[in-house]
Amino acid sequence: MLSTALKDFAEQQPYRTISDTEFRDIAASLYNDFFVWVAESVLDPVPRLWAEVTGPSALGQFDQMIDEIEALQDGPRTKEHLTYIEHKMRQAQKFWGEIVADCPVRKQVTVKNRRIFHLGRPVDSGVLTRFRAKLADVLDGADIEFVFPQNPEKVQPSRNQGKISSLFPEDEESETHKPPKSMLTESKEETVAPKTPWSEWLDQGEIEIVTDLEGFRAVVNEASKVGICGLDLETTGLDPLAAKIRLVQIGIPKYPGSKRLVDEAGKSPVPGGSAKAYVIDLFALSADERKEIVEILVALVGDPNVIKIGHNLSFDLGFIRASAGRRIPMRNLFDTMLASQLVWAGFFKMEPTTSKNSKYRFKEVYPKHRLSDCVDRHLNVKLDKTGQTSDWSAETLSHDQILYAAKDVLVLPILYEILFDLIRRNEMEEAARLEFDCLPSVVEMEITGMPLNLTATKALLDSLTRERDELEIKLIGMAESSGCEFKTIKDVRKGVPGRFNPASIPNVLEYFNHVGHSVTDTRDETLQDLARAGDEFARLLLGFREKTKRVAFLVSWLEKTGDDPNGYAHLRSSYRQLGDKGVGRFTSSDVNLQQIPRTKEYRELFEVPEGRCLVIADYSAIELRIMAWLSGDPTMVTAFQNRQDLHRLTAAAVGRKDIDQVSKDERQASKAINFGLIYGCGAQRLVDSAKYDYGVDMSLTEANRAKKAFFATYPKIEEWHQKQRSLMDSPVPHWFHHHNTGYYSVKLVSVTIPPGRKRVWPWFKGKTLARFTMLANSPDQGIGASILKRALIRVYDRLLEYGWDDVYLAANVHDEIILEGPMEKAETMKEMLEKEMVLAGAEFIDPVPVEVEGNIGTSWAEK
DNA sequence: TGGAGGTGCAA
DNA sequence: TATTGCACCTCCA
Repeated sequence: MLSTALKDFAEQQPYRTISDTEFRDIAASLYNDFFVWVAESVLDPVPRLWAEVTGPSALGQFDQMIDEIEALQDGPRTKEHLTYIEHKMRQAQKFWGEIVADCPVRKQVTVKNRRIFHLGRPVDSGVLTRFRAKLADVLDGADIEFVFPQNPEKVQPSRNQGKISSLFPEDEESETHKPPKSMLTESKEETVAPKTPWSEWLDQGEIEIVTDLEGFRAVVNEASKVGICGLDLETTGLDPLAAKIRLVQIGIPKYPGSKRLVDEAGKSPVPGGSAKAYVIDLFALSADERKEIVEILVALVGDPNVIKIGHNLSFDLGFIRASAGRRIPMRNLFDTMLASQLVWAGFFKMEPTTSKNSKYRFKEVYPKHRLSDCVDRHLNVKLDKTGQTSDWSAETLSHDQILYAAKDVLVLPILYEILFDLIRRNEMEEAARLEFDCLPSVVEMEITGMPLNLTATKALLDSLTRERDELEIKLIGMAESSGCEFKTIKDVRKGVPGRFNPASIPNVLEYFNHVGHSVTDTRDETLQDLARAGDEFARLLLGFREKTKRVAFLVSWLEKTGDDPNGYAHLRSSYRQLGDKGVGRFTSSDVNLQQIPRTKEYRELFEVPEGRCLVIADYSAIELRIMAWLSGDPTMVTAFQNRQDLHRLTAAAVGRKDIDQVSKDERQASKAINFGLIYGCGAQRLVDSAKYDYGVDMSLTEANRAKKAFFATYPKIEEWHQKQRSLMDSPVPHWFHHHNTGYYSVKLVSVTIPPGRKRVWPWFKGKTLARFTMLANSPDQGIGASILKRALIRVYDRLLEYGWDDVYLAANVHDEIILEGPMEKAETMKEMLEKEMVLAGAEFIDPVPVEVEGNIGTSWAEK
């Protein structure tokens, strides 16, 4: 099991001394294999629980062995030490083998809500009772049942003795279904997906091609009668403003008497249930008919009595809205992608990397949420992905294309049931509602984008490029005339071979070391220190870095918008409502509107043409207000209610002086303290942040004192921190689903973020991967996200209600919402935006007041 | 060509 | 033990 690297090495040259590199290579390989083994086998909780009952000391001994092995990495760089490490690893594996062998559980079966454990030998009843209690603790909500062997003597140890079905069944599945390597390389196609209950169910699903308007109306009528349908589009491209809708697919479930398609355990189809897919090809219709189809879809999307299930609905809704050419109501949506992201709640696995650096040996791997991933995970059905990328603008579509399109929509009602069950079991209904209701705003922001002055952007790009080039020449000159011989210059840049490259970190480090600065990194703060000490190269390099970065920004913006004769365009972005970590903040990408440099130079490029305006509103100190609400600290709550400046208040408390006596520096330092507390940071980090983010020098002693004073002033915050810290010791059940096991719950460290979003952390090497800082920060950031989402929903509703078709939701940046509209409406827009944002905040953190600052301007710089 | 590593932008 | 996330650049297999 362990790597053969060491053996090979020993046989080759037993007496050769080992270089550091060789040592690291061999050790890395050993450790990699070892920790993969740890991750795979030690994670299984059942033998652990058994050991806890029958011999906790053995378990402690084992954990200690693992710790020791980890520590051995820092030992001497000798062959003997490597041999010793490997010996220790074998010992630990053997030891674990004994623990596993001692555990009587031979098989685990899940039937509905029952977990049946097949035992390989008789077990003392007292021990069994305690074991049951342990299991019950972990497998919350399951009935635990033990099955004893008929003839204990004859019971053969199972082939996988000791390898009990994992709590995370998808791991096993992916192992068993992984084809041998040769299959992957030799036969690229023709790997026939295995027949499974759900794939057969799908194959029996009916598909009807609809060819006229009346037929399509009938389909939508049927959907309204049933009250639920799957909705999917195939389009000729990804951009709703440039591409066209080709196919519309609607999937309608046919329920058996039980009103369910999936059985209660979540494992198999209920007999008698089925679904029918209707497909209509818009290219086979006249322009007028297509318009009519779009209007029928608009009515369907806006019908509050019909649930529309879709995967990544913002895509389909974007096309429907763009085709309709106006803002439309969208009600009763269920997005299976968002649902999947919600129920996985930030869960991840640790997987080994190829990295030799011990710090990066494992990386976090998050579940994917494409339709094919979800269907594979929950239904054991392999969806062909070629359908998605096939040519949807061809004159006639192939039979297969239609079939794939239909399957996508047949699968939706099943996924809906399973994911909805998970949402219910995890009590996340409100959170799901919030996400689904937010879809219309997301669609609008993606279609609208931020106005950009192209002429000004090009001008700035020109001057920045010039400045960057000048700096680059100066830096190359300085480096090459320094007499330093660069060993790290390898590649060719801009067609000039072998020049010093100021963007290359190794090059820069070589230069600095040559001129006598012993630096090991080239981070901003390091360069600033050098620059302050009078190093011209460092000063210029800082400028070069900044210009390079910003040139890249501007280039990407101009590429994205293309040219426009008016000199203005809209820079559009993609939004994700939910990130991997389960906190709930929006992310923006392609281009990222949430990372525009906060300087006038760049923000004023986002300018509106004559007659239009931007209304920009942001929440003031929202995360601190949320912290006040979370902790209920009376001093802080009162301060906000009295509209006091919290940074000054903190500064006064820390400096033991009157609030009027607080100096500017002290207020800056307090900002570092107040923000630091939101993240639960330590004193050293406080010192660094005060220096680099707020330009204030603070000693470590001062930082410690400040922390103490802070918690003395706001005692409830310290209490709340303790409460969050204690979550580490009280894991709670979280429900998952997999086609193998159906629904199953795992006890995990978890936080709940109003209105019910969850974030959970997996176990690794017997410990939770949750950290105090994350437990302290997630609810704060998460509530901020919830407030913003509620605000977006409210604003969209008002825009619809008022019929303001010339006002658009343009963007959001975590605590900021931007509207674009006609200048005449500026004041009303601002009033509406501020009001809705305040009301959204109050929904979550009343009685802590929420303040919103709105600004009217012609560019983003005016705020 | 893609992952890893480093860096920096925003909230 | 300061959080979240995206993007660009270089280096290397």
